Amino acid sequence: MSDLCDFPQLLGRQGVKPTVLRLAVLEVLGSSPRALRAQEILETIRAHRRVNKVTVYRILDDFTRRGILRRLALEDRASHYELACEHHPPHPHFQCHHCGQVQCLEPAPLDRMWAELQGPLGNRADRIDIRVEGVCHKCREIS
Amino acid sequence: MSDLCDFPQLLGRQGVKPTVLRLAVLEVLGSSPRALRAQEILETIRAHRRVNKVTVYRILDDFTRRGILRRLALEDRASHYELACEHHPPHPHFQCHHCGQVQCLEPAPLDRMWAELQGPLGNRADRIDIRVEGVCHKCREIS
DNA sequence: ATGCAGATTCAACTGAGTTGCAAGTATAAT
DNA sequence: ATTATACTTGCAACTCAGTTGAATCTGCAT
Ligand SMILES: [Mn+2]
Ligand SMILES: [Mn+2]
Ligand SMILES: [Zn+2]
Ligand SMILES: [Zn+2]
Repeated sequence: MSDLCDFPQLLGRQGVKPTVLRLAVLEVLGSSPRALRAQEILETIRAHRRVNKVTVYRILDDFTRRGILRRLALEDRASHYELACEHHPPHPHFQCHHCGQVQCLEPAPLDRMWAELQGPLGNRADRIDIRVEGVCHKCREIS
Repeated sequence: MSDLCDFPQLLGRQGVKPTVLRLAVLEVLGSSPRALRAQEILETIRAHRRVNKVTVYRILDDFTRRGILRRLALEDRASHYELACEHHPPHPHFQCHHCGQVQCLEPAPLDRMWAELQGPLGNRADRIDIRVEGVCHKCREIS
């Protein structure tokens, strides 16, 4: 969703070389309004250049471990990825179980919910993922 | 988590024959304190009888579509399953990213959160999934 | 030019789940 | 009891989304 970030600089701060493919992954995600599957990222890059899928998987994995990307576990078997920079704070997602579309929801309520969940345990919470499942407005019109 | 349900009756209400394997799946899940992977269910049943994995996957799939079970999409690639009967209302889950353990959290805050998420859309929400990721108390002690 | 580390590729593999069809089993007619 | 029918289970082969290890390539420093 909108590339406001300076990707070469972002990689520089992480001590990672801004290679063509690493930048390509970030640019594809930066210009997408929604989270993407590895497969979609691969195909988008391949419209312009030659890439091996292993390279893309390794970049996605590395970036996720570094916190540059977030990996979303949705109902599909394939993970979805999105930028995790300051312009895209963590937020809930909506997935239509009719067309499969994934939408990003507003980040607002997350902090409040975090507090409500701390529960009875000695566990340490690092991250909270909220996924709403239902039927999107487009699919509602059709049926 | 505790088998308070009459499984044969439960299946009867759904118009499904209470076969040995279908009951076995429900009993394994009914006596587990946590959500289980298909693989774990399969192995537990195999301690007592002969089963093909396809049968277990088909039963899990059928039960999930009927609303007898809930399928949880966690960080792992494998789905987890839990009973969805009246004794186990929907609730958030905690997953330790050190040992992978999945814990069920208290169901209380769900309704409140549901309201807060309705957002700017014409979407219809059918279900909300909350997953907290962190380090469980056991893994915290160790490290 | 040469050497080296990191980046990319290739082929082969894994693990979770799916598919189509054959075989088994229960129930219902005859 | 015998057959017909539907439903359930099993088997083999397949798909899909990654993962692994080793080989090559590339940019950069000496
Ligand atoms: Mn998002
Ligand atoms: Mn649970
Ligand atoms: Zn839709
Ligand atoms: Zn743990």
